[in-house]
Amino acid sequence: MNEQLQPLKKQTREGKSTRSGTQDDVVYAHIFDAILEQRLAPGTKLSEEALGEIFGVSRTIIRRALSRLAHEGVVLLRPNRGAVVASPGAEEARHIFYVRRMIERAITELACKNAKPEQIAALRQMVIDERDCFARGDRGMGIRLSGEFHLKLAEAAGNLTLLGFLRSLISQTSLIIALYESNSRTHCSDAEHDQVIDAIEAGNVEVAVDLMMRHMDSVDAKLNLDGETASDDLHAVFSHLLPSAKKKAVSRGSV
Amino acid sequence: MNEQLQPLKKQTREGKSTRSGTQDDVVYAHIFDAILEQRLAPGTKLSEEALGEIFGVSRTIIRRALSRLAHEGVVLLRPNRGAVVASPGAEEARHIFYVRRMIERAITELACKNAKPEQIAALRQMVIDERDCFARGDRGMGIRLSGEFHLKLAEAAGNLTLLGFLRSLISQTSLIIALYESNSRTHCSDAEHDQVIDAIEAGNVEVAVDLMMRHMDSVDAKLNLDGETASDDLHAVFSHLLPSAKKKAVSRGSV
DNA sequence: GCTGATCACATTGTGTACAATGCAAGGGCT
DNA sequence: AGCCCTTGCATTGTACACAATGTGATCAGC
Repeated sequence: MNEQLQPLKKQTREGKSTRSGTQDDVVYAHIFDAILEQRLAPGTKLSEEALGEIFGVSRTIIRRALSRLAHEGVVLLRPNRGAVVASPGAEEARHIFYVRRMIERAITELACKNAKPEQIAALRQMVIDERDCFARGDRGMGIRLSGEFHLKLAEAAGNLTLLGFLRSLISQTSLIIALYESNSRTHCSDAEHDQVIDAIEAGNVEVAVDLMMRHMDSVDAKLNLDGETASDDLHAVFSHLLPSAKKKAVSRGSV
Repeated sequence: MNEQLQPLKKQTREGKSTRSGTQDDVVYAHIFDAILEQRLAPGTKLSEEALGEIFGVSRTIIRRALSRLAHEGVVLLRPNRGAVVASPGAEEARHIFYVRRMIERAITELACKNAKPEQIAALRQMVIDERDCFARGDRGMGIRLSGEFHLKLAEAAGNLTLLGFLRSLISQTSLIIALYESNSRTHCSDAEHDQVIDAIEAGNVEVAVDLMMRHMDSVDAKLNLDGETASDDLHAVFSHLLPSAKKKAVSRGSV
């Protein structure tokens, strides 16, 4: 119960995506990454006090971090009842994918026009890192890097509004994958990422967009949103009482 | 200096868009509306203490409201230096319009498929209200209702993710209009709104999208983003010292 | 007379105490 | 025995007090 990390004054976080450095951002990034890496399951209760102890900061900081996460849609903030990791339903998941597909198309188009050589290089490096992660078996980190690849691409596109939207969509996508993935194959096959970069570097908009759309297809082909809405409901129902105990859920199910 | 409203316990706001009712939301909505109605100019400093006095709540509440607004892009939160109403540059404005156009297209398409009769009726009512406002000369309210029309349409489209994004885009659009409008003609001509509804009701996707795109055209045709980047800079510069006094700006101009 | 540093003020950032709300268990009633 | 109400606990919501930071003014030095 008393496992408090060192108060993490202003350390710049070990190997993670280092942000500006205020406590606020550090906590936010840690929770965010945990969700992206699927170390925090959808439905998990996020107690302010518990998190405060873990990170060695007061509830004020935690609260702000949770607020930000809630705004991005990865955390659900129920009034007077605390925060939980969001667990989007199948319907919502479809909506998110629909929008993401649209945003990614736009980003790909813009990236073809605006991406600078050094940004292309950075993207290639990310694909390599990503491949390494999956090769090492570090699935969580791989998923996160995969997401960051798309974010980097959005950066190269040069539209900050799109970037902000995509950030929100990617984190939610990660949740959806955690909830609905049917087979445990690799998620963003790095080969597809590589192909997209090739097309962008060549400035071939048509091909780049087509590849990106195929990439999106292959992502949601791994999910079983369609048809089996049952598993969806099950998940949603159980996720609410997951943190405390599962015993009652079973007994109630039999009544 | 001591002009404190009644502590507004849990009143549901007179004629405004009534939200759930927590103090938090009330403050947020008030500031939000003020920005949408252009009663708060871009660049205006938003002091936590001042706002706290005005609304009769502590800085905690104000801070949360500002945080939300910042996340939506209508408020800029400078660390240790307080919050100001955002004043997007011409480049950023173009980005926002680009994305908005894309989102509105998607919403129009979806609305054609999913809008229910009662939602169409609600939309028609909104156009009427909007027309009344402009007829009465209540420009601020008109602008806000015009925005809410688009939000209602997004609601009819039935995709919550799109709705959330559009909310952010609309409030930023309002800021852009405040900054860059060249002539003071009516903003969203209600006739255009009406035509869009007609097409949607008829389920004619092609026409509806086309009309919506024209509508977008006519909105940003009223702005002078292109070419005169000078006025942009001017606005941005002066807006920082607008709230307190304009005298210094003038005297400095003569030096 | 102008540029530079130092100091005081104002504003924001953070932590903590208290109040309000929701949830769960226990006892009384029907 | 089952149901409802009451009571106690845990958690969040709000306000306030203190600490840290940025800003502007005053004054010394060039």
